[in-house]
Amino acid sequence: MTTSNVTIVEVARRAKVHPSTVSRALSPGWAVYVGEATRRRVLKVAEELGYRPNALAQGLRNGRTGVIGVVVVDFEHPFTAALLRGLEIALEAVGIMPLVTETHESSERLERALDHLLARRVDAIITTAARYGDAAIIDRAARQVPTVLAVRSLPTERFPTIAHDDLAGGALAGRHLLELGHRRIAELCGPLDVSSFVQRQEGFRAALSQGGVRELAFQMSAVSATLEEGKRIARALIGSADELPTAVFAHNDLVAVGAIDAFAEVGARCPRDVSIVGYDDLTLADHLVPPLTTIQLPSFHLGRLAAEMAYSLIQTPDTPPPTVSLPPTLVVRASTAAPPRTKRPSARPSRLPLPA
Amino acid sequence: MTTSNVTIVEVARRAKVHPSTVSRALSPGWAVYVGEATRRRVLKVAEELGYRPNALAQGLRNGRTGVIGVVVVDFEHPFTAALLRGLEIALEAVGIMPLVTETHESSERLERALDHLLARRVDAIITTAARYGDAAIIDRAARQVPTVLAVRSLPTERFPTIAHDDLAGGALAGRHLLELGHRRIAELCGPLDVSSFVQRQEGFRAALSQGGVRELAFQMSAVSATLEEGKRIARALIGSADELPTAVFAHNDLVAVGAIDAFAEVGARCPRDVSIVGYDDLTLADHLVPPLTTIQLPSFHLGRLAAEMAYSLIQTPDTPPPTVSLPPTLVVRASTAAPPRTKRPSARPSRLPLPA
DNA sequence: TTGTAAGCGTTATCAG
DNA sequence: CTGATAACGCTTACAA
Repeated sequence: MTTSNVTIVEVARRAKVHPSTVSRALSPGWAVYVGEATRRRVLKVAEELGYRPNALAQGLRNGRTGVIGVVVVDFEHPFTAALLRGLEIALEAVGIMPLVTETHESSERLERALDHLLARRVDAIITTAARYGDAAIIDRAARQVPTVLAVRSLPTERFPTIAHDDLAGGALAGRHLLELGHRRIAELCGPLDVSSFVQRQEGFRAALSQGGVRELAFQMSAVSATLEEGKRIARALIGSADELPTAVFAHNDLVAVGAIDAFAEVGARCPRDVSIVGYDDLTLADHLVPPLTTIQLPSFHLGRLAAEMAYSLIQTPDTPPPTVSLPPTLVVRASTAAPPRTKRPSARPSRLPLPA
Repeated sequence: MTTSNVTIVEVARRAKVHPSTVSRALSPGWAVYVGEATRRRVLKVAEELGYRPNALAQGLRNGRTGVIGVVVVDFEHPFTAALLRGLEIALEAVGIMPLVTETHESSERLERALDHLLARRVDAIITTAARYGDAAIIDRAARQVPTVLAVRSLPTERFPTIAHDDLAGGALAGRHLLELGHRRIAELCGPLDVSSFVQRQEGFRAALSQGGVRELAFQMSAVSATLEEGKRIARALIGSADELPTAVFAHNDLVAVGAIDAFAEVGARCPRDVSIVGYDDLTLADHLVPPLTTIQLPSFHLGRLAAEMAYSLIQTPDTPPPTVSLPPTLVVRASTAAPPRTKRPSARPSRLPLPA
């Protein structure tokens, strides 16, 4: 039960050598300086005793822990799992372990998370949780260890950054809707103190105005990426418009699904009356009613690259901060279609009999 | 950039006291033994210098790291996120940080994960990744630190365990199908070297036989919880049966959805021709076509309890291993219905015109 | 090729 | 109330 800690001293005693010899015998780089016979003896004893080096002591002594701190918003976020898998695979290859924490979008938690990671002397930090207000907090961490911004960037270029190209993603959504013939278009944004959403909006608007269209004025943005929140703000949109939009770009899939529900409540069916584009390409997005048109992100790849970036910064700390941006893909499914030919439904359309 | 590590010695120098005094001043329990004036001075200097205790050194010295190792199968698993959230909340309350790793169902990875965690001298381990073949590996860890089995148990009662009551879950599924009137019933199992699936099967079969029904013989089980795998084994089931079942219990939601697809391929629609029960109650399970009848699990709660169990084992290591089991809930939606009244469809039904 | 010794940053114990 | 000391487990100049 309670730790029966075999230390290097114990191994040394049993192998009748000095602890430093054990250390050398066990350390790949130095093993060559140890006599063949003693090395084998040490290895055997270590094996028998089930010796495992104490990573705390090693870290303390070496100034390197072999751990990279990773801060994510939420394990449930659509791309978190893929991103972490990419990270893991890349880090495992170089013998580094990720230490992952969540912020749930709270800056206070972010601060605590960074404190914890720094206290544990991680060799680098990768954060996907940056909001604009967090620059100072993150800067404090970056002063201590190499810190990579993944997924969410900050206005400054001080930090090494690797993100999805959300400008391009927003543009894909915008052009798709224009090409289908939509002109009354609205947007359901995520929090606008997060780079991802700012850029989705910017890219989307740019695409629309290239087509000579300006999106419906609507200020509210979704505070969380949930179905309920999507319903809530979509209802607000519906209530605020004189005339319903024929197309909506939602900044993530769950909000998109919530919006589909909200429109259904007032008798506007997707895609017949309203087209909806999501973002993230959730698992099963193709099995929803209707199958969701959405933007797919290379999150696994992003995770790998973020890990590689962090690792190379550990090796070479004083490098100008690189900025990488990964292109998304439009996945067209059945939640988007041409706008209704007939007179568009008014804000309060005649009550249609809806299926339960 | 590179760490400007302020140590306790530096703080001591600036506050003109001995390091041990700084240590006392900063440690809640011992601060009372420090003069009011010096204590304030130390705190001020520490604050100014941005001193953060080195958790490695503390861990080395104290023999406690304030870290609990958590091993999960996959961040993408339906209940992993909820479970981790529960864990986090409970651990945060007692100042402990979870260190989470994935196994992806590989025993080799499990072994490596446990090695890593032990090397980092975690105060306890919680694993949700146990397969029957892993007993020895896990036992090795349990010899070093308190180790809790969560979600997946092992045949032995040596380990403290907290799991969903999958026996009950399987029974809920079975009774539901019987009550709808089904008699030709099949099961799509998960890997049968995992307690969860063994128990789902056992509970399900027990319920059926109480109703005088024996499930269709079918050996194959899904190696992973994915839609593709669900399709694959459902196709095998369909191909192997003389007559199609009117109801299927899938051991998880993704396999259930895959099965729905596979049945659709041969013209058997869900729930008209075949009823399907899933397991896990995925996010958006209610928005699929058709909305999925499934078993819901209290994973958040399980996470909390697992954390509490681990914590109490840290405090009181030599306690008889407790076993806790949490009841699931049946969520009835539209993927289950009464069996078709008319002649059941044969293995190769007349080709129905399917919608694209 | 192996041993010696110092130190990474903390804190428990013992003196004063 | 505060200071000195030793030790947690490991690595690495340096010496032999």
